[in-house]
Amino acid sequence: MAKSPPTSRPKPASKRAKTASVSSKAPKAAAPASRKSPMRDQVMAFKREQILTEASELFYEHGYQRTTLDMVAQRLGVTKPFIYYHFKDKAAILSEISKRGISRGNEVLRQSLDGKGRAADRLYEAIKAIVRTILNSQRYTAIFFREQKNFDAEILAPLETMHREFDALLSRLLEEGVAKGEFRIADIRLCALAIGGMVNWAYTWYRESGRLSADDLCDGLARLALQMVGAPRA
Amino acid sequence: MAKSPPTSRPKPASKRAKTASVSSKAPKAAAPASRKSPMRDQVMAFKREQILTEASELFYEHGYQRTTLDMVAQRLGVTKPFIYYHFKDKAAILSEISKRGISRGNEVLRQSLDGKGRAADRLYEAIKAIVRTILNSQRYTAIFFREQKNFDAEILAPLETMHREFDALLSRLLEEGVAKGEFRIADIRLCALAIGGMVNWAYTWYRESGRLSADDLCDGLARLALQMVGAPRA
DNA sequence: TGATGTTGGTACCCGCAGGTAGGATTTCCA
DNA sequence: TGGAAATCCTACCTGCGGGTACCAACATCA
Repeated sequence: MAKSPPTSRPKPASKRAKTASVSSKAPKAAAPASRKSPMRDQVMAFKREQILTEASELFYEHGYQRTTLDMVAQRLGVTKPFIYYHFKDKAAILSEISKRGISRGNEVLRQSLDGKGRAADRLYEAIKAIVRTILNSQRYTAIFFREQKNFDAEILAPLETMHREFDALLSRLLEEGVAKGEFRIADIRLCALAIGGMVNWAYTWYRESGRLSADDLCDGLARLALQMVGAPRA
Repeated sequence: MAKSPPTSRPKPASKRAKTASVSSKAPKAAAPASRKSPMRDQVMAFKREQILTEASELFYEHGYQRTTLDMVAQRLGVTKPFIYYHFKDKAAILSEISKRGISRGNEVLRQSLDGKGRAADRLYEAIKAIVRTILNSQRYTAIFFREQKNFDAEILAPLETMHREFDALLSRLLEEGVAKGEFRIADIRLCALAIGGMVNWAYTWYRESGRLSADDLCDGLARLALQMVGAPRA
């Protein structure tokens, strides 16, 4: 894998009889579940991971539609059927990538909800953590938001649910802060959207080589969020 | 135009001799400048406008790549060459649409900079106006941000410049407020990005039929911006 | 009342990228 | 150690959609 010298496979050089025939559906494509050695699975998983990594880089760089699977294959030093062996089709790759773009933030947020202590502190920590994951998985986040219109219905639905959940969770945390008298918010739902925007937007402008360190950004945005809810941090 | 009954054009039904030949470059495509009647120009402009409107609707709905020019043509009740008569190619349409998505906000912001009075008031008015334009031209805004990766270099550059300008202008206004002692901001550039995110993000969630009216949204977001800069509005 | 320029429809071309057939190797187990 | 199953490459196929050649109709002015 990956840039290995020309994998010495004796080329058949057959000229193909162009007859078509109904053939069995191969190894079901997309994770044959397997029952065999655990090693097998790990290798499989690893390869899938490699594909996703390269694909996300290319999708991020050139956009989904402009990225061809041949490009992905070339980066990996393999060919298209390799990819099709591991994924049903191009959309499945996009789906997988996008799922990662959104799911992590929710986890972080859920933990903050469960936590104890002042709502302000939890909000601060939550935002910091969320920004952190956005910066870390910037490519996945960007793809998730940019390529919305390239999802087909069945994969779009769950992703949208997760996204809505994010706003809902954030709203709940804000609500708690208001109830406890820590926050002063005119419209909670709107405030949640505003915070979400401020935070998510980072995927558009963050650069590793930027003026501020990731730590500073996390802290800075978290403080701004606190200002927005009327609970500025010392 | 537009859903007219089958435009009765006698069909030639010729079977075409498939010979190719070098022909002159037609009416230069994309606004033949014209010198004739002023009426002519207005009609031309109107048609271009119609194309842009339908295209933006479809781009917004299905994404740029998934929208075919045949779809646009069909919506207008015309055919593809009609479009190609008015635009050089598909990218030119996207370019035009995107330009509108970003340029208006800058104008508004520039006016606020020039204005007199407290920085806080001007920021409030500026944000309100910007949100207003974002809501009004939601489709254009969405396309501008989503389709970044579908611009080719020469059109991307000016658009990026305009976008950067937005942040710069906003920063300047914030800076002024800090200088006057009205705002308390830890990091001006970051704060500008945060406000920009909060505001621009509206293109992702705004719905005309939503809970809040456009007016309320403009006011609400503007107030949140003031909270962020430490100058809450009574 | 033609000649000349505009306008856009018909019918087509063609390249690219998603996807597949089928077989050549290798791997895994009995 | 033989044979089934897994893996992935070579060589295709195919359709869709951007773009074009050509011409019919209309407008305009002389």
